[in-house]
Amino acid sequence: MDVSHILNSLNDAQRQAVTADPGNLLVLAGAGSGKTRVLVHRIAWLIEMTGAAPGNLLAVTFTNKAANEMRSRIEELLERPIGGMWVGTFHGLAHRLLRAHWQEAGLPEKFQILDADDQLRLIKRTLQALDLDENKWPAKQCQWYINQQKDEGLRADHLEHYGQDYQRTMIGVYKAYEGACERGGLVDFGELLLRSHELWLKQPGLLAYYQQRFTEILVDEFQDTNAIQYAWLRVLAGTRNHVTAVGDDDQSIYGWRGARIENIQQFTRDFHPATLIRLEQNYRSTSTILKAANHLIANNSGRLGKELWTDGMEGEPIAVYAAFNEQDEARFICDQIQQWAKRGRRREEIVVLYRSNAQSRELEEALLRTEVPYRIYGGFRFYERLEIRNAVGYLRLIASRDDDAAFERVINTPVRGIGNVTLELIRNLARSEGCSLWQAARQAVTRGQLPGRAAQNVQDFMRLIDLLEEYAATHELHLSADYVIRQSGLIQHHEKEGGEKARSRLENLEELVNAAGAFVPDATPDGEKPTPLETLGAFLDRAALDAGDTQADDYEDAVQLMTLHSAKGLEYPFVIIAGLEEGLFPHKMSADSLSGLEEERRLCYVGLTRAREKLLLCHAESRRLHGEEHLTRPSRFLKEIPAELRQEVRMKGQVSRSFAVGERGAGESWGRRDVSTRADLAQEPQGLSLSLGQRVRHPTFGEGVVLNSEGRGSNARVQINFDGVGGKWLVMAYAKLEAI
DNA sequence: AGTCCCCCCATTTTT
DNA sequence: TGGGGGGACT
Repeated sequence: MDVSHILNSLNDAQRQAVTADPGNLLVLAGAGSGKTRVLVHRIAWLIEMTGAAPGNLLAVTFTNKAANEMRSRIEELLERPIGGMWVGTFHGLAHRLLRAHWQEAGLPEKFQILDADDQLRLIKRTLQALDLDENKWPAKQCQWYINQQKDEGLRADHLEHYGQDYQRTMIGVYKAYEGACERGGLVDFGELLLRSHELWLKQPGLLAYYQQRFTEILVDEFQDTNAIQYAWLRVLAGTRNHVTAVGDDDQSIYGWRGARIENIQQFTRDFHPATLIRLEQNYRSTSTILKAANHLIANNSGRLGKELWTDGMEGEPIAVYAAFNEQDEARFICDQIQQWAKRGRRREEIVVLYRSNAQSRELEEALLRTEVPYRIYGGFRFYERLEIRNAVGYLRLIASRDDDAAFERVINTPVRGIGNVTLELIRNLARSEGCSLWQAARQAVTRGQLPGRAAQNVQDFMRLIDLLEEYAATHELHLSADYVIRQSGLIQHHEKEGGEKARSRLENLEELVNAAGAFVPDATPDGEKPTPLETLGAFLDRAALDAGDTQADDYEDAVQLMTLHSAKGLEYPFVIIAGLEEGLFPHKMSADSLSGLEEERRLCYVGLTRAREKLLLCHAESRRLHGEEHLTRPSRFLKEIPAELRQEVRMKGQVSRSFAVGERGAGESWGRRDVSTRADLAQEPQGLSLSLGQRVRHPTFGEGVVLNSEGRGSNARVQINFDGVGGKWLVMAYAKLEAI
């Protein structure tokens, strides 16, 4: 067979990895070395050359995005669909198993997935039921504890408290929470993995079936696997199946959420015998950037070892800017962005990375002031938004009346006169009867345990849900979604709220209808077309397992802002890293352990290796944190980059009328930033005084009316509702406003 | 039921 | 410094 299309375009190391004989294989893939490509081509090779059927292959990733991308790239390469192959996230695959074998797994047929928010609410209720003081035992902490145990594969029964109060309580909460999940048929994220692992251990026949089926298992981002995922893989692989693990120990940045770097470090021992192949040729960055990254990461211990190289260009030195404070840093970054754009490059090519989300505000304000378009990644994802969660709550209640989390969420949203007193009565009834809130509510109504008014309201609510279900059972999903957001009153609720926020909420609700319209459920095993209610169930599962990428819209050429963590896997021509200071990056919370520090260093390595052409590293000499000024020292990571690769920079066009200040060595050629430039920032705005309701003109946004204002002096901001553009907050000092 | 105020907290995030 | 949550008040 002609496989040149699979092998052409690969370098030697990549080809070796792709064509390695079936067996355990560890591909240590450096940043920008063509990792996904190797994985995709390896799969194509296995199918075309070793006689493996797509159905014998299982590919696992961590995010839905990666899974989708992998599937489509394989199909593109093979030029045919690979329906029989399982490609998905750990959680997605585990979920698939549990849906298929719910009985063997000891679950109700219609078990529901509990997302993080639902989980927290359930834990809160559990704490109340146990009569524990939430101040002493914060729900968040309990959630953290429970998830951590599940990630380690441990159930409450496996845990010992050794007489320790903390342990004893946590185990108690864990146990009670397990009970609540059991009663409600609820499965949280950790439970998906844990239970499907247990399923295999308890059902040897089932395990044998899957072991026979999946002879080739491929895992992406192996350095991110946690204990239960690793155990799951080992059980499935057994002694005969082959595991191809792709990853990079130097990019392991999720230790804090249970990922075990040891898993990749010990792969060749645990999956013995195994071949190890390193991909070290980098196709992304300049050699200067790679040298810097190599030097930095060399400070870590216990690495599998790897050195990136390129036959590309040397590129520019790495720019380092010592800012006066965080405002100066932000301003300098804006300036650099504008200069990049002035040279005819796109702002989209730039990313600004920071260690913690809080840093984004200062940057945002500066970008707003200088009118540089930007987009912030992270923050709320689609299915986490309040209005979406409410709408989904109705859908969930339609699908399953016993879904208490959904019941609690929507019974009085929008308000329908069912207050806390009524709800508490229903909760108590549910607790004492051991039934769901829905059932308790029905009982309360029929037995007349509620005052007339409340009884009527509850009854109306229940009738509404029944009505919605009737509709949903006979209509396509997107029609039902539309029906639900209208009949439930959610649309009206936000409409009368008014304002910019409400408008975006309404848009999101419309977007949910679109998402429902675009949703295509997996084919049922028997190949029949799913009923509308089955489709709804599948849609809800996806809503829980997939955050839903909200990106997409907004085509403006904008700079990207995100944390270093969320930058993993991405690349940009120009990367700016802000806040390289001791205590911030490396973060002080990670500074007291070697493993923590090394993970911070890997995070920095990830940041550096995102850059293709140009890298700018910033630190401020003083930074305001929690309202207090702190003098800071440059991050050790800066010093770990060889001096000959770095170049200190300052504001363009600025004469170095430097004033000498301690610390800085006299031999250094760059001067301190000019005082007068700094003073410019504080300049008072020109005296345009606006009154509320006044009409104004803006060079970009056109005409609008002043709605609101806040602050004074150089900080004064006004909110203006621009005709056709909508509400915007502008800084008076910078927005070139004109009264009409 | 909604609003206000005070207190507490403050890394990183996917499923 | 600022945001969120909880409690108290209207």
